Amino acid sequence: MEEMPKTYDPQATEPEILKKWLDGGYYRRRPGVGDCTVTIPPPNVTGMLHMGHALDDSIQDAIVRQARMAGKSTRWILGTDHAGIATQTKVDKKLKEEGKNRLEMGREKFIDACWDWTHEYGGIIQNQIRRMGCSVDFEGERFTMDPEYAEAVRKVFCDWYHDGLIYRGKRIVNWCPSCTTAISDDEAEYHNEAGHLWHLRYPLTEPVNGQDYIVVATTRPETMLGDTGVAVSPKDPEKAAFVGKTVMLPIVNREIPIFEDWHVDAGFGSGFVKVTPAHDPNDYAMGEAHGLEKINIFDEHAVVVDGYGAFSGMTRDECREAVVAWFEEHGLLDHIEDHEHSVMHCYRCDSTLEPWLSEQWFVAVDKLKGPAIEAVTSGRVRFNADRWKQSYLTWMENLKDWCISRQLWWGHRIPVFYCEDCGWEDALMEDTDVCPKCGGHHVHQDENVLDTWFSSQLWTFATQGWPQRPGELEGHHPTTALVTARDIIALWVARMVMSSEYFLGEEPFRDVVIYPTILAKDGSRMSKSKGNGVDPMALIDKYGADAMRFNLLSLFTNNQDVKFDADIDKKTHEFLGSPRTEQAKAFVTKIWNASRFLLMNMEGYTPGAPRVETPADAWMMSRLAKTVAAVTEGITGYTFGDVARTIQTFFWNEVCDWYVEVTKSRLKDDAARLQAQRNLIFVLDTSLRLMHPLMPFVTEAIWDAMPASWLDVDPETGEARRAEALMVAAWPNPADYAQYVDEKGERAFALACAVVTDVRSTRARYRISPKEALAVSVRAHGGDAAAAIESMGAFICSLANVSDLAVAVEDAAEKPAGSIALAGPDFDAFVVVGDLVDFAAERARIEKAIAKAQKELAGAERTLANEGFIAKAAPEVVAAKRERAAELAADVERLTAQLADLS
RNA sequence: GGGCGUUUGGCUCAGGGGCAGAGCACUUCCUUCACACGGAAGGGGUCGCUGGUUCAAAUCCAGCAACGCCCACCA
Repeated sequence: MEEMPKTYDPQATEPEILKKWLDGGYYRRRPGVGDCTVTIPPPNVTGMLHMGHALDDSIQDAIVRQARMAGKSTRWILGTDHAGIATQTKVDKKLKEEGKNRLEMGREKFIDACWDWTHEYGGIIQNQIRRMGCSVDFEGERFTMDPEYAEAVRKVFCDWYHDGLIYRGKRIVNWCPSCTTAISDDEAEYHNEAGHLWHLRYPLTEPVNGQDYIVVATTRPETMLGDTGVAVSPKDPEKAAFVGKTVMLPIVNREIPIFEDWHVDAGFGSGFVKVTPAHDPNDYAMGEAHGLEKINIFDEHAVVVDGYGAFSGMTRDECREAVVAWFEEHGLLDHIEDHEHSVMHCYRCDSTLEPWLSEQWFVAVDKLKGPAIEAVTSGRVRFNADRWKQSYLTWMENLKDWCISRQLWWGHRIPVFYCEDCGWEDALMEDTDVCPKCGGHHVHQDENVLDTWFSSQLWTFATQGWPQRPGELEGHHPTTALVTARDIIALWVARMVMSSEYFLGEEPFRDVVIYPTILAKDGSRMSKSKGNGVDPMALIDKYGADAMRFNLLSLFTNNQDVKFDADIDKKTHEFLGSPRTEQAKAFVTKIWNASRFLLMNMEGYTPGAPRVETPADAWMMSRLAKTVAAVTEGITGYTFGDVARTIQTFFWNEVCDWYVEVTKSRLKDDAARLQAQRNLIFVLDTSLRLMHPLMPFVTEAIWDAMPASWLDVDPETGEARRAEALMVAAWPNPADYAQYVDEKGERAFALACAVVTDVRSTRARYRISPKEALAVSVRAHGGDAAAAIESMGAFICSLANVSDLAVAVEDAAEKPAGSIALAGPDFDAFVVVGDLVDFAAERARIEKAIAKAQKELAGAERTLANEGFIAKAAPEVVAAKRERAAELAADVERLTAQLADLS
């Protein structure tokens, strides 16, 4: 046996363990009974992992490691997402720093630059995941732009196109006139800006109630050139008279109708809204509803198109000034007020975005949403909290057709080909430059690429050989669990369900595990711009991967947000420390040290089964059995916060603080030593297995330090059957441990602990040095308690080793001279303190205890006197209350006697 | 505007109709041969507010307040 170093050094040990795992091939997809397949939500290749990923991956690794140990066939698939717009933006930025420009380079070279980027950052992400200890199959790494994946994406597009689920249509997009591309809603940046609300007069074609004009309020007067209607609120009685009338639009002299629409807020502006369907999303919706013409007044550079006289050729800003000037000149400018409103800007060049009508591709969701709703309502797909199910269903029910085209270069190009000669158009699995209809050579492919979510919706099956090798999915789809953040339930989770139901006729995963969002210490969202984010690698550097993982998992409660307590230097944004991760590291150290102690005391050890020989063993084995059950249930039920707490309390407070301490004396006793060693090793071994999925490194390192011949010994042959690594060792089966559950044994031990604690308390109260021995005798109150105390005698004496008690446990009929009495549950303990007794202090203590007991007793008696309680409360609750009241009454009596004794 | 969440000791948070909990911090004691990243003993809370349901409410319901997150919108 190698000597374990005195302190555990994660920085030195973790790489060694990692090497062992990787060399051993343990990460590979493993055969087994039952299945656990998890696909890692693909991080964007745009940079480093953040805290959300670190939590996400810690959860998945815990799930996968437990399943692997439990003998299931595990497959954890790693991959990254090309993240169209996000990556393109990053690459654009990088090129700009190099003095280059996408438009000058051309599409092909730009895509090459994106691939370079992908390879560089994909590698970084892979290394980070490896460092966290995640046992993914690194050899099967996937990328959403791999050739096979691309084929899957193309097939989905073509199938939906031919099945009539994909169509082309006009839609308002956020158009950047300077980059000449559409920007998705998600990537547009909103800024609040001080602007104006211009109140313009539109002349009525015939007077209404003596009025010959109405006033519309607008923040964008230049768009009035494209107005095709005026809307009022249906809830605005004052405007009812105007509905159905028309106004003559100034400048362009177009007669446009006044109508009612729910979009209009009667209380805002003038109550009349000018409607420009081609240049505003709401106006577009109103235009659709009321059959209005959509007039595009801007070209792709946001310059006014021909046909508007002097206004044609003006930019948006010039046009705005000119329009306002025109209205003023003609006496139609009613008034101007200041108005702050939010304006969308291009994330790249910061230009003001123009809502612009353009041709886009859509997925019709009507046929897809039904099965996707059913998958969740039927329970085939489960969420780990009902509220996420609700938000999924709400989103699904309000789902509108999905715009899947993006005016980008980096991504899956839409596989639709057009013939310029004969007008043929089709979606094809193979590129073509010849028209299959007319044989012409003027064929071109659609310039748009697909929304990133269009490709990631296939993640659970396109990563597993679909459509090329359908057999590969066998037994691994539906996947076991999808672990992800709640903000992509709609964007990703829902779409995965839709596509999987459509193409495979089954759900993509059985469980959706939504974990809390990790916020900064002050409760705000971590973001790059605020510089309040924490790099998980900085945490690993400082505390080790196990500490980071354990702390993150302990934060996984059923709350929707959690604050991460990291201190960050406000100026340099440098990571300074995280107290909770530090505590987690202390726990890792504790595990190491306890194990080290046990291994130092194993001289003469030979393998053998555990056996309950002492009350402490009975208690420990019972606690162990319950912990095995709780941890197994917790990991498979995804309640990781509970699991972390259960494990820490068990190992630290029960194993270390009591069991190991109590067992020390048996290690010194030749007759008892071997069985004590066997029991300790059994408890340690089981504990290591239970803790492994959460803290893989330290547990594996300790396992490594234990000789192979110690564990998993075949009772028949005496041969060791130990697995070569803890990560592939057998998971403790709760059924095998159930035999050790012993409620009576647990109560008996708790009783003995109470005696010990009372004695220690006395020592502290009288400031009796630990060096000074104390004589203690105990009087049990009959029955079980007497038996417990009697059997506990040796145990309590054994504590003399650690707490210098000279204990005589006997049926003390008389209170020993010079002693003080301690009342515990079912016993009196007498501690001989001689002339150290401070009568005043002792009296005060007992009086306080009496007061407390009496207060609770009074409450209990009040409850018992309540007829309603007796009649309606559950019988066992009533019985428990009666018992408690009796106990309290006895306590009061005993304490009162003690008080009398003192005087 | 809609949805969701949170409010429990100084701090961070569990719990979830029947005795108010943990860790950290704090106080006292202990460097005894696993661990001071440790051990032992303590102090500290009207469970956000107001009502309701119930024999019984920190817990369930309603309303309110504060904080936060998500989604939508801002003519």
